[in-house]
Amino acid sequence: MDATLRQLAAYAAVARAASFTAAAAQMHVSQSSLSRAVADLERLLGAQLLERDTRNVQLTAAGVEALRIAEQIVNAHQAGMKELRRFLLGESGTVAVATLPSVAAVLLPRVISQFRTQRPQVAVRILDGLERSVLDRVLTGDADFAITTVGRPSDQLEQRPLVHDRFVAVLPPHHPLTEHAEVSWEDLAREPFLAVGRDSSVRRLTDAAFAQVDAHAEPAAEAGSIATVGGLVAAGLGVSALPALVLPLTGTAQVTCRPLVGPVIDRRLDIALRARRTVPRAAHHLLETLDALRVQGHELPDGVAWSE
Amino acid sequence: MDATLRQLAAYAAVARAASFTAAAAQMHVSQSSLSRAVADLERLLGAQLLERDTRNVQLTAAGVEALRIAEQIVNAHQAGMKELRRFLLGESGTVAVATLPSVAAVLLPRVISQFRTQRPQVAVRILDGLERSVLDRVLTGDADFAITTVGRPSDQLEQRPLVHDRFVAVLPPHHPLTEHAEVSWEDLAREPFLAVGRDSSVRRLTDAAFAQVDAHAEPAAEAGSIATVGGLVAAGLGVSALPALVLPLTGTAQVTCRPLVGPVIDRRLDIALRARRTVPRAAHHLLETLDALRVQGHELPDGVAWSE
DNA sequence: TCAACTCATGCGATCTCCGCATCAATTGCG
DNA sequence: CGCAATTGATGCGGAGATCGCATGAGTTGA
Repeated sequence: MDATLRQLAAYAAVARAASFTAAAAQMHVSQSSLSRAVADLERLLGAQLLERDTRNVQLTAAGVEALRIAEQIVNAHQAGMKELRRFLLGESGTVAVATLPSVAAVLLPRVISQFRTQRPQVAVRILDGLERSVLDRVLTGDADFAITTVGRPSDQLEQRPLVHDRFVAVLPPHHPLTEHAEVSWEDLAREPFLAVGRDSSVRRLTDAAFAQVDAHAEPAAEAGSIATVGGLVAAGLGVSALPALVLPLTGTAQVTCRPLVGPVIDRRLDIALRARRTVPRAAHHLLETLDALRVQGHELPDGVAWSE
Repeated sequence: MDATLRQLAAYAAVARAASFTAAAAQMHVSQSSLSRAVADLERLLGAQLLERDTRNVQLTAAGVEALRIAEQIVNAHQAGMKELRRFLLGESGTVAVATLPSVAAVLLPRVISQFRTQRPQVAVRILDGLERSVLDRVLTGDADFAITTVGRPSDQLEQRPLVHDRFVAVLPPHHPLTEHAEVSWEDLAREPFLAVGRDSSVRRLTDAAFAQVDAHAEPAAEAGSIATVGGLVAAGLGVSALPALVLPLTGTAQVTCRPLVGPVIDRRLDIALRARRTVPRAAHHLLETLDALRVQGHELPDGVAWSE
């Protein structure tokens, strides 16, 4: 019913070369093969495309139209295959990374800028959200992988440690505790505590830390965003504890930080992948870029360190 | 190296249906055939496109991209074949008709308007020129056929009589000859004669007619276009003889016409085709329309008659 | 626990397509 | 004027692709 790609390509080559023999040489096939292919195509279409005598080959009106269309089809095929191959090699397409807002704002930019210099044709999409939705994005396949705090181990996910992110005490500029070189969780427990929202992974960890030193965990106030917490601290309403990585998000608020010990709380940020899945090539390349930075020991903010 | 159309179509069907069995039913092939086709495609690309467990088939990231591209390629192929078939059936494309300006202006419009109501998708190109160039257009293939005066018989051309076009005397409004019901070439020879240009087919015939009655053939003046000759006659500079078909081209000039006898000169307008060539379908349809008008005896101007 | 349904695969038959050799026709050179 | 060279078409045999049938392996749901 429909013409074969081979027939169309053969016809196009013959029509362009105006010669079966020359086209056969270009295509590295026998002349007889092309002769048959074109004859078959003509029979299929029920129309003569080429006017041949033993010396010249020339196109009929139908042949001109057929050449135009055959080239169109063959080009669409070749271009499509090329595009697909580029995609499979990870040289085009999109990588979607799901991650926490802090990682998105602080850690990712330097990774992406490095990645883009190597693969400018690959777009990067950042899907930022809270811990729960981040993992959902990976499980549903919306994201190629996630960078997030580790939840409970799941056989749906494969997790690779990426960085450790230490909690620091966040204090108003002239607060008495700023006199100490280090601050303990017990010290903080004696002050009004400003917490982040209940959905945040940070909140889960601060609650756990206070529980560990048998201190009350009731916050004096809580806010959804890090920036708000920073503002509250700067205004002297109380103190807080935040992972070092998110400190840039406190923005322009004037706060003072001190190492936080007894115990030292290290939040682990992992790369989370769907288990038993091959990672798309482009995403794999982004992971490689990330790993290269880790191996090279690329500089990180105080309190943040590469894993392993 | 490249994927087969069949593989791409098979993959697209399976990916769209998210089921090998369902896709096989739609395509009226066995399930095993599709299973192999997709597996072959995946092996060729070196990437997994579908994630199958025994219950569900779902697309990988590569699969999503492959589906988009496969559909693109398959659609391009199908659309192209459809377009080509339409062309070959004469339902699209262009018909090029080479013809004399008089035919182009007077005879063709009614033919084309009839033709376009039946095949609105087919464009008509009119290549008007003098007798010589008209035939060249056909011989080079620029035009599908010509409507023109018959030159010397050539084995390159096939000619079919179309209409007979009788010469009439063209006189100033109050010229003495307008008193006669008929005018003869000898009558005209006694008046100053206004001729068309030497390249025109009309000129060849008027010269021949005067020679036939042993009259001088030296024109008082000559002009390239019919409209100019009409103007000269209207201004009383002399008389002329023109085929009935071209009279509309004298435009608004006030002239009087009389039948021209002794001898009656009938210019034959033929359809000229390249010999031993199949006419493109769309052109064939236009010829059929023309023939239908002839058979129906479609009305023509006085002095013009269908052949046969 | 088992029937039912999924996709994968071994196998044999068929079909397509390729290349080699050759033919018929025309051209161009001697 | 005639022969060598070149062109596209075609008969033929073989290699490879592809198909459907039957069946296998694995999972689901009653």
